[in-house]
Amino acid sequence: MEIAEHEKQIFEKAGVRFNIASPKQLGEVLFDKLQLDPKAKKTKTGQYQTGEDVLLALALKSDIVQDILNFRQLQKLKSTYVDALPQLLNNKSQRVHTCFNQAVASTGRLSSTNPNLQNIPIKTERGREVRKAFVARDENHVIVAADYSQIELRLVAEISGDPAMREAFIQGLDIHTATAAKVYGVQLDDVTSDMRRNAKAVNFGIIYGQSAFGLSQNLGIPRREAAEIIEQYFIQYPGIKSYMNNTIAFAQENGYVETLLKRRRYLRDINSQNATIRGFAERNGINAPIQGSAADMIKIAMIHIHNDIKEKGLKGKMTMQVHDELVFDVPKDEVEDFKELIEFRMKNAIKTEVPIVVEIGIGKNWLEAH
DNA sequence: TCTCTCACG
DNA sequence: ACGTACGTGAGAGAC
Repeated sequence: MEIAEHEKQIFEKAGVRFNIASPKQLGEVLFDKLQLDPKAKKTKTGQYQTGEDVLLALALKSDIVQDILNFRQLQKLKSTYVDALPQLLNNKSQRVHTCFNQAVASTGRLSSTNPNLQNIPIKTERGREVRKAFVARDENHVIVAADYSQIELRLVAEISGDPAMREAFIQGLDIHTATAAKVYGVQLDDVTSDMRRNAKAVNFGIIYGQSAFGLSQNLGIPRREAAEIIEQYFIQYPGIKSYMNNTIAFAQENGYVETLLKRRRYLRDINSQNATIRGFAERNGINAPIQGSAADMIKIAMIHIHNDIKEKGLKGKMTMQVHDELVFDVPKDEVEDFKELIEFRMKNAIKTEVPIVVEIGIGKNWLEAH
């Protein structure tokens, strides 16, 4: 088996047998025995850090690193999904039935347990094989998957009112390309893939309150370059800068922030004397209205879709929610009805000035439906 | 039971 | 001088 092959390679290259799944043992092999990094960082409990980003930085020094990363990826897929999911099949239905928790996440998102169906793999080739296992109930049904496109950035544009970002969405531009053109001061047609990649990282980082340091780490660029990108970003999108300042000021005054539908997140540390602790509260404050408004929107859509299905006497079912996506199991002859009502309800859940875009796919399994 | 790591949005 | 990107859940190891 492939995992065993990587294990064998790792033992040969390390010159010692050990438990690769133990971060403690792995750290000692990499940094004490093999001395791959004399300045290796440790966790607060004194172990060496061996996370993916740390290992990737070591990849040039030893080819053991790639084996470890492959071993980790395959082990994760096997233990968390391939071995675990069949155990959770319900006897009667022969299906997995997740539990959606409505009062866990502090932003208003749902969470999912037993099993968690909100973290089914999609990013890697091997992971996508797992997603293929989620199939329609029979040959007469299909999976319908409906995704909000760039929902959090659209809500940043909506909530902040930033003219340039709103305009980009109104014109139907690719937001990362549009951002790259602005930040680098070039025409849309002259945006390179590197420029777009950097702009995409900034767009996401902004939603989380990322610093120049964080962006430089993420992109592997000098901190000064990251700082310049962020500076240009706020010059081009001044409304986003003021959203961030205004939101923090509101939180300092009121002790909470709120979403479009007035869901509150309280921030007890927003006025802390400790800059690190205060920083966490500030980033929570910037992010919560965005993430939480997206959660409000999809929840409203879910209620309307549920009512529509009932009123129209449709047989298809809404089966899953994954933060910006809804998944349905639908009889083939109801597909057109479903597509129409899903798109309408998702687009119009909350009245916005920024256009909301929904992408709908169909397939015999969840992967195909994307 | 806690820590580390990693799967997703 | 300091730490440095938000929200989750689960498996494995260590204690």
